[in-house]
Amino acid sequence: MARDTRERIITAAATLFRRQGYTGTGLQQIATESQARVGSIYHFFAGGKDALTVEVIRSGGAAYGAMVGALLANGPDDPVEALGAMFEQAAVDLAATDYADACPIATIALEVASTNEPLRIATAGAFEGWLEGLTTFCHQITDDPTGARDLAVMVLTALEGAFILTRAARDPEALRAAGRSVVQLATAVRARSVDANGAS
Amino acid sequence: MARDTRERIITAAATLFRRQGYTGTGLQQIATESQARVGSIYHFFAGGKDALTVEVIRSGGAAYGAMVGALLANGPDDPVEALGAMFEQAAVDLAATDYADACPIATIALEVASTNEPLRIATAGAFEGWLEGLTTFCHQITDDPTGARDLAVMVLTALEGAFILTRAARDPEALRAAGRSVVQLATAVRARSVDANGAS
DNA sequence: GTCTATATCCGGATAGAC
DNA sequence: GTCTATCCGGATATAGAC
Repeated sequence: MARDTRERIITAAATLFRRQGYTGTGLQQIATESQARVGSIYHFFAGGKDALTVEVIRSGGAAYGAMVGALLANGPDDPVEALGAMFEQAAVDLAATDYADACPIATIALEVASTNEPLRIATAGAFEGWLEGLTTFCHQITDDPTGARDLAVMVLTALEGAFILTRAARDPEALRAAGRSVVQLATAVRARSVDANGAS
Repeated sequence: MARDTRERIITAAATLFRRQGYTGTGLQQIATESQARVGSIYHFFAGGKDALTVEVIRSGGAAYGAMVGALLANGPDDPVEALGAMFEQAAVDLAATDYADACPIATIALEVASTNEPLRIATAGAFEGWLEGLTTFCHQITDDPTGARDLAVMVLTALEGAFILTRAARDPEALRAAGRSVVQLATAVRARSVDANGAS
């Protein structure tokens, strides 16, 4: 049960942070939602709310990165189409969760960027991990290392930005439009790469 | 002085919300920062914190939209280059403000999207206003109405997403990379449009 | 319009019994 | 490991003197 309680606390905190943000969520609420006591949170996370939040960012970041990686790996064979499918899946998922479950750390990242250095560093680490995974994937589209990284940055920034607009408007159209543009850009990047290497 | 106090309250609230978020900022702090009393906030905003926040979103959204519009209008004559210059300017500005002053309403938008319907609607209105302005601008790049709107969505989502990554990493590289990709995409969109209308 | 005082509640954090 | 009780500060909001 010990391990379970710790996991339940992390899961509850992750869900609440995603929907209400970091400052908007109290330890009391996390305890209630995870069927634990506030004392238990301090038992497992001696550093208090910040220590718990670092763990939420770390584990949530890893889980989300793995989920996106699996989605791209199991999607269409054509990597450009796989990117488009990912945006479509995000649009479907977000609408299905009443526009609540978008990026697990974006809200926290903006809240703490200028106010809490340890948490800011944790969010930066999660984003960098995702970028590395996406960059590897984008190497299937272009051989140019800088081009692959730039494309990966564009995929992630477009996704994060579209999450904001989609949640605000409660309309997945921004996510779909961003997906269309990413596909168009990736197509252009690939054409350029093929061109540079000589057409096949 | 009456009018001044109200303005000072809105300005202070906007600055604090941008750096600490909505739930992370208290009325006491807003009062201190604006050299007013908490009672004065309730005098001017009978609806309390939410009424003040709606006004912050409304006026801040209009001001930011006007600023971006002026930046694009006074930038390079080539509209595609103007978009690239806008991202570069954003990178410079963000670094100059210690990575604090990015989008005035993005943090609020994510915090309230699932928890406060009146504020969520206010943020959606601000984003939609910006999108309309950007779409008009993008008509200089493509005649296709859907294409112009899609490009506008991409510009805004890439900008918002890059703000998140840039603030988290305290490194403007994400904004620069997003700018490069937006320029590349806009170039491809324009080529397509020219192609459809017959090359000049 | 401005300012003080205060009501009520919730925040994070801690001590110690069990 | 779990649970209760509690400290202390800060949150939003209100009442009323000036």
